[in-house]
Amino acid sequence: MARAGLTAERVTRAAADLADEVGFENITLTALARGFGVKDASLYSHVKNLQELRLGIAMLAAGELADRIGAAVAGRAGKDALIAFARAYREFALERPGRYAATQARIDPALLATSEGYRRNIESTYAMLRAYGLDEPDLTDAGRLLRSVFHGFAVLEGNGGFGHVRRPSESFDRAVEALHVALMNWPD
Amino acid sequence: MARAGLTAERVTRAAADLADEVGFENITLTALARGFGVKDASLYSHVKNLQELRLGIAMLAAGELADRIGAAVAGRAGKDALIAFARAYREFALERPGRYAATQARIDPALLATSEGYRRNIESTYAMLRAYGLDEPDLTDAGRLLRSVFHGFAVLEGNGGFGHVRRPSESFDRAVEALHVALMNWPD
DNA sequence: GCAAATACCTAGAGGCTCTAGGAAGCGCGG
DNA sequence: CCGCGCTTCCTAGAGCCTCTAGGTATTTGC
Repeated sequence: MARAGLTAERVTRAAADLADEVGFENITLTALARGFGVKDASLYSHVKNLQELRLGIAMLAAGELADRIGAAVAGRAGKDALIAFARAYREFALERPGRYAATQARIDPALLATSEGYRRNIESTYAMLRAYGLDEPDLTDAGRLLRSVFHGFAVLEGNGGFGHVRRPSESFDRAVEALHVALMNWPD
Repeated sequence: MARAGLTAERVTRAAADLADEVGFENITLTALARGFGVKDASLYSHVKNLQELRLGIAMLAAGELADRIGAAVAGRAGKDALIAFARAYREFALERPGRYAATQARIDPALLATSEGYRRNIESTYAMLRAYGLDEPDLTDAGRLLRSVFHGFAVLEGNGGFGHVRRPSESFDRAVEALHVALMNWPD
């Protein structure tokens, strides 16, 4: 019978698409196999287990997010860079919810350190913050604040947690403005 | 044979405890039943299904969180109130991770509006922000920012996302300081 | 064109949710 | 104090999931 032509990468990519459709924690090897017209057991030749598949999605997604942010920030500085960074981040989270959720999954720190995508994301944050004249430990503190705001907003918006009539995109832009103010007047 | 004496409330409370132990999305009716020395099918007399049980945990947890925040903020105003609010929030998320995760689960907005706990949490946020002299739509925007920061920080810290040596509690206090600055100089 | 590598299969164990229907403990009125 | 009915808890089982073991078929590389 004809083969589906599976590889670890094609499986991971399809899993990421599936995650965007049904949610990161709802992906299933059985459903994924169905999409390929294949039995679920067959996928275990390409992927160790569900846990590892999720890890693969996370790595893939982190790289894609880093690409987007990199492209958005390129050639910008200061407040412009902050706004571009923030919008690119939010857009990714909204457009690719499954992939985005994957990037936030709990991951073994040792593995995380070796990940290209994750490293690049941290790099670009720090580069942006240094432009505000911050040094350690303020750099770490401000970086954590930024990640908290962006991630928190993405989660709350994604969960439909903003019931109000006020458009989330407007609130988001204001939040970024407020962050800019906070970064310009970083407390000591 | 002796009965376990189950009620909807005891089941929900035990489920919340289980969630704090194993994680909100890892709770299982089978495991919960095991804890009571009972078969999983028996729980369906008290709880409609897993989804409803999760909802019950969320309602319970939202009330508990509101209690803590209410107690922490009582008698304080301005920056003091902000700090007390933030710390109470973070402590709850750290001490009761399963319950906290439950409060952030996607919930039917109609049901959410009827929930005592959720309503009280929103109330206390708005009360705090009005003390900064904010009005709509700034009130909504600032509220969303606060929730984003607190939730984002809780998630990232809970996931072990802060690999750095810098203590999260210090970063958190600085973040709250920065928020205070942003609220005092809210952009228009 | 043959051997090795690999893509895919069947079979099956074990865990989970949830339904249907039955039996055992409990409280109540007589 | 005794049976009646409600509630609690049970067994049985269907359906979906993960993952292992071992087999067959298709490609690829020499």
